Amino acid sequence: MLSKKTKYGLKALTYIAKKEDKSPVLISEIAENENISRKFLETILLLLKNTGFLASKMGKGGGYYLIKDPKEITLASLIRILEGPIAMLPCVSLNFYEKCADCPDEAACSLHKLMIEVRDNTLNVLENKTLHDLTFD
Amino acid sequence: MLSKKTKYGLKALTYIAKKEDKSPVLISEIAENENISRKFLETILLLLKNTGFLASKMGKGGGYYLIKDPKEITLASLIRILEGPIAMLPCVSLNFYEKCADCPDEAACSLHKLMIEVRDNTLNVLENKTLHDLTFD
DNA sequence: CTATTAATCTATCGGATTAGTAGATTTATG
DNA sequence: CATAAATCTACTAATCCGATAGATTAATAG
Repeated sequence: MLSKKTKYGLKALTYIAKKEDKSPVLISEIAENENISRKFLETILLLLKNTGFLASKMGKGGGYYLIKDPKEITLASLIRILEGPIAMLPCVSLNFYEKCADCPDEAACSLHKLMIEVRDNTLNVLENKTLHDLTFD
Repeated sequence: MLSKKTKYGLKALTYIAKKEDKSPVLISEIAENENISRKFLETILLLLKNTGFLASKMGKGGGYYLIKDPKEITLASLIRILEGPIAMLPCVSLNFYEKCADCPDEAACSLHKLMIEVRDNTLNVLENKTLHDLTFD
């Protein structure tokens, strides 16, 4: 299951992307409209800024704004930042690979094979959907 | 990511299913062969017993054995017991549905729609693979 | 130059979950 | 009765999650 951090992050980005004008959006505005704890949302937006999805402006007229085209931001890339691995096991993760301590032979592990299949099916959706796709309903 | 509990549970069941004879398998034997903490494995096997996948026999010659045909046990059903929801959000879970507190209108939520798609892709794999499929490599 | 606005930084915090451990008890076999 | 094996009860340490409080820095308007 996705953490609230991830869910809130995706909703906040969708909220920002939905605004056609490029003027900065207030944390408070997003928090209120999406029913997210304001302070919690602060840390999430900061993360998205530090990882290159958002930029911000301080002071009056400030806020957060996108620095990429929503069509270029895959949901897979967002989930990897917000949540971490998309795969069900570390040993089948493309971006967060880790060997299973208990597994002597990965190639012979039937669980490994299964989880690769699950991963590929999930990625097939998440790599081909973008933030732009979340902006209509 | 799946918890170790889930991973160990699936590996233990696979281990038991691989044995052609129906004689009970010792916890210790599974623990040693699959590199699982013995005490932790105890609780996992007990859970699988209480949920109708395994039966056990106490005392000498005892152990755990399957009470269903491995071909009849879908991996989805096992993961639901061991891990919980398969869906990425409670609001798209078939077996563990919960309304999102922050979401006023589920039908209008674009995240909701996306996660249904991910769920269906995952289930398509997990509902169609069985414990039997894990017994070859 | 000052007041205001808004993001940023630092520091906690309670509660839940995870992955285990310890030890006593019950049940079955020979 | 001795032994083997699952079962039950009860902890624990470490980590993470979601959230909060308060001080600080940066930008703008007047």
